[in-house]
Amino acid sequence: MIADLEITRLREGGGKGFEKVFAFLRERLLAGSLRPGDRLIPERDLAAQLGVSRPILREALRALTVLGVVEIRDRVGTIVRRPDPSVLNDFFTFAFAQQSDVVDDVMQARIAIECQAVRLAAERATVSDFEKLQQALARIVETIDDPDGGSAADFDFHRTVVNTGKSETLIVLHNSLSGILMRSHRGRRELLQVFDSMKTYLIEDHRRIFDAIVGRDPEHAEKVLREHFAIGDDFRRRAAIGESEARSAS
Amino acid sequence: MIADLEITRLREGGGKGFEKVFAFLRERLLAGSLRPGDRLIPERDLAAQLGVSRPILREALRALTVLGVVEIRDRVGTIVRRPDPSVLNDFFTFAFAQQSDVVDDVMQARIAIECQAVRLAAERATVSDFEKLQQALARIVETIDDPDGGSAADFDFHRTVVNTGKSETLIVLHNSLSGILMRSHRGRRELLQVFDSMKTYLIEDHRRIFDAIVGRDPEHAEKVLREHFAIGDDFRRRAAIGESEARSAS
DNA sequence: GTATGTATTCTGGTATGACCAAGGTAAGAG
DNA sequence: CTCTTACCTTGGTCATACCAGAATACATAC
Repeated sequence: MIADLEITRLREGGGKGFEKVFAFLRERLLAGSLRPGDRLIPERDLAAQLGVSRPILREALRALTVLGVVEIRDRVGTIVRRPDPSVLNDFFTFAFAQQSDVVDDVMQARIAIECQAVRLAAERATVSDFEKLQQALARIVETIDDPDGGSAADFDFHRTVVNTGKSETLIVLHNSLSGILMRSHRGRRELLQVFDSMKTYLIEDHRRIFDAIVGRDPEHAEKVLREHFAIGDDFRRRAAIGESEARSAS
Repeated sequence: MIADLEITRLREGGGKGFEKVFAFLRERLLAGSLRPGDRLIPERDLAAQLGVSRPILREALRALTVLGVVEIRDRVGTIVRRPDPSVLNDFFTFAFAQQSDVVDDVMQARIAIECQAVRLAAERATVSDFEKLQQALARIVETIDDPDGGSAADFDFHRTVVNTGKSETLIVLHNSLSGILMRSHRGRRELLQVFDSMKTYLIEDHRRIFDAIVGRDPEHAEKVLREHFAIGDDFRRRAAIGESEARSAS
């Protein structure tokens, strides 16, 4: 599986050092002459063929690594991978790290993704999916009094719904966005204690989403999910108000 | 503006070499102790403080560069940048270079983004936005007989709609996804000639979307947009059938 | 002939030290 | 005080060397 890169004169005009190497590999990757599963020739040889030193080559390989295009396996070699969506996670994390006020904005994207996914889920779900969803639903009920586990179960249910939609792109995006939301707003569920009515809302809403999917009703599924988000937002709003009132009263 | 990284003992447990450095910088970036505009200390010093060699440090720096987090300026220094969404474009390009059959799947994500954005657009649009939308709509009408310009105008209208939603996240995602769709499926509009009825469909649909936004009706806006996508999909399907029939007849 | 254990080779991971070119800056000339 | 210039800084790159573990070949034992 050694991919011998048939270096064809490697035009000198293409930038210096790193840029040259990176552009070369990038082109090979995009053109398809390097395919997932291929193993590159050893760093030393490749560096020699490309006319650069090993550190420079490694910079380029490392750059491709963070893009998820290749994988450098210690004492094995560099192999081409199918781009791993998890790098999106990295990027989004960086991109939205600075401004924490964008959480609400990211939430808009999550709503977008889930609402589309739930439609697809209602159309594409298999019996196996139904079971998974039911299990996820059961976990929500079980952990309703456990803030930590409850949050996980909630997240898991939504993730299962998106998976049921069977759209790779939606799944990838949802994972990335969820990561951001969990990191920057972890414990948003902790205000569960405040409103006891929230418990029934949580259970009932998710059950209605499940029912809509089982009922093969995309339209209704999205409607319920959207309401679910809206109500959750409302709860958070009221909690925030209550919190600030509590603070000002103390 | 020099960011002196007050290395605090840098716990040794965090992986070896590159991983350690990358994790360290990542943490600083995410925590906010390194902010956009800051300039890192020179590579030599930083490498020394981190206890790694310069090549290794440069690997980490280069990795952050491809993520758009920092910028290495020749003979000036390494400065922290606000992550550039264009990195997403790069990634998606890699990710979907191999399998071109994922276009339909990416389309699902685009629909998701736009349907959410059009809701927000209906709520948040300003008079200025109305004008921009109207101009975009006018361009669609003007270029209805021009395949090239028409495609651009179509895309531009949708982009304007998403912008009107004023969600940074949705805008970024939409841009990236649009890039993929344009690259891998450019000229999907070329089948315009086939169905003359498509012209009226194009104009009328976009006008209805515009009206719904102006009418501040998120629900209806999404409904119309969704139908717009569905009909477009149907057109493409029929065109594909007609094309294959034409081929088999020849 | 097969299986097992060992030695050699290959490969990535890292460190050192050095050289170059050009941006920045401060000392020196006017 | 202004302007020029030499120096120092800083990224960009290279060459070499050593390490540790995976991969492989080989020799030995059964």
